[in-house]
Amino acid sequence: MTVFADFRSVVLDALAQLQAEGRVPSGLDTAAVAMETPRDPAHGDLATNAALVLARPAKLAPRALAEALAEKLRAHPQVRSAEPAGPGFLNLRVDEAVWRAELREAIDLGAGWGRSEIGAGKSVDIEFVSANPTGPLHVGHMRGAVFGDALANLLQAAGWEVTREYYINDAGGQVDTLARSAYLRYLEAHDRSIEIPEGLYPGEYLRDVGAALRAQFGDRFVDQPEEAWLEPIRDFAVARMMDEIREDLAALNIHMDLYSSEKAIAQSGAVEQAIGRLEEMGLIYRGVLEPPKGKLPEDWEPREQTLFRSTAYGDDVDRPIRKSGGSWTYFAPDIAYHYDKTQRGYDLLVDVLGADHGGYVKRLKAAVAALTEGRVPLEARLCQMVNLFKNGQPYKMSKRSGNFVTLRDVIDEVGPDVARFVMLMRKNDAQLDFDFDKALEQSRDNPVWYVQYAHARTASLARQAQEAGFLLDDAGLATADADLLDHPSEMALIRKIAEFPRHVEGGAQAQEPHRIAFYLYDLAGVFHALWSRGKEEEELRFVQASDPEGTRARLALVRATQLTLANGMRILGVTPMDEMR
RNA sequence: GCACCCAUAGCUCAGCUGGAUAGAGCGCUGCCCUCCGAAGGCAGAGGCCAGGGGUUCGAAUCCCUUUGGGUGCGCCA
Repeated sequence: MTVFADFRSVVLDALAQLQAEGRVPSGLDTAAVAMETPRDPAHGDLATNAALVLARPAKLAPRALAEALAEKLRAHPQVRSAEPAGPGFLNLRVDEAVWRAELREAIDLGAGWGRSEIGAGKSVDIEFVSANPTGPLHVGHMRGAVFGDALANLLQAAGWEVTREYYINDAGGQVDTLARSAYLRYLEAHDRSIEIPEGLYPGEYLRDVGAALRAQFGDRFVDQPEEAWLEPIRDFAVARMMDEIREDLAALNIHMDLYSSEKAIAQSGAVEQAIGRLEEMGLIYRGVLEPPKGKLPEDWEPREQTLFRSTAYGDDVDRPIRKSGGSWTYFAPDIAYHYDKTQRGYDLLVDVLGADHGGYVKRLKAAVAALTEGRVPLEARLCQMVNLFKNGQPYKMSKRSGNFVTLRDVIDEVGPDVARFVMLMRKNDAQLDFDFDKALEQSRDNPVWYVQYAHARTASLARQAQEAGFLLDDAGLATADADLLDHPSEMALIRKIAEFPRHVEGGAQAQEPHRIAFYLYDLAGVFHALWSRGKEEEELRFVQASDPEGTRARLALVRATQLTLANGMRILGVTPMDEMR
């Protein structure tokens, strides 16, 4: 329970009293009643819109309802003042002890501080990265990887049961292309001179694969027809690429719970089964699509094909599921794969996709809606492009060129923590500029650094206090007399800490991990401000030998700050540091 | 032509799912270290929330529309 939730229910109790007295009609929907922090602290600690949202259904004037509520609220022992304001807001000032109690709460809960149960144990499957196993991960993948993992952490912190899943596209034409490209490198490893034709992957990273192929197969496939080597080489190369991808993810501290294989799904007959179901529903038919308006592809001609009637579920056009040769398009196994996910009993499916797959979302949702009759919600979270900058110059990437900036390049340069934090300082649906120079800068302009620095300062204070002879176990700190913390700067920090659980809930509900990053930046700012004040105002210095009781209280505040920073960073997947180096 | 995303201070971006006088950092202006907590802190200036309509007690936020950018658009995955 947060302070906000507590006082929201206090307001609802007051409402119930008014209803019992017949002053307010009963049966009002209170879902829209919110308790929030007023933007202007002069307005109080808490503000509710209760009177504004209830006035109309209650057929009362907002101000009058607010006044009636205020009258009841004033009787509450922890409410110091309750004043209607503006169009019908109700501003509350509560006993400062209410806020200070949150410090003890934080220290008692430790790593569990900030956790919420709004997820109520519901299960969610988050599919992310799912890059083709044809090469190392690049920066675009990195954003999806970081976002997906942080979202998973966030939902976990909010009480969801989370599965992290990676879908391996190990069945389509691209892995054949990979095999052919790897075969050339295999020949190269046998000292043949090779030329990489247009359409194959030129990347240097395949040299290692060629050497490994030689070590594995000797010269068995040299001068052999494609039928002889395509499959074994493909399987080998895909496995190699997936190992590399797993390593890339591990370097970012990401560990999937589940890797699902397109090939395995295709071989299990699940595709026929899923499409068969759609067929029974009358959603599969032979037909000719309208050409797109505007500029036509040069070789456009009307063509009859096998289509899924996705327009019946909100898509813009029906989608082909078979190629003219009779084999499935990419979409068909993907339908089967998503059908499989819906049958595993999750309460929610989330797909984290790159913006270039935006056009794919409607048909996926259509397929899932059709197959489950709308029972399993699928949400797509799109991550927009990442633009890299270095020395003020844009840094371009393009996967097939064989000359692209890999995830590993970035991590080698800035480390996983910085990379993750920067990726999470922007909401997922806005484009992101990643500036190497700024990421490594040591100033307030670099949020990563600023937040880490705040955490390091809390650790440094702990060390200092210990040297001065203070005991720092959490059990002891939790009993410190928090009432000694009465300076406005201290109260500001306490209030900021108390907000943390609220941001976890809000962020989880909106599926927006970046909110945690911004909250931490804010929290760090309030903490740094207090620290600096200690320079001018002696009584604000955390460790004061002449004031052991006050020092204990301040150390409790520092500890709560540290826990909040650390727990928040853990949601983002960033390691809290005890020292800056 | 259509779909999805974006547009907020000079710059980079938040804005708690519709609330009060729209916030932060950088940059700019002015303060704060002869010694202990200045890789920082305090204060100030800076806005027609891209334009126009609508919804309502109330809009940066929701709907329509125009403009400008990004991503896609029948057998690539």
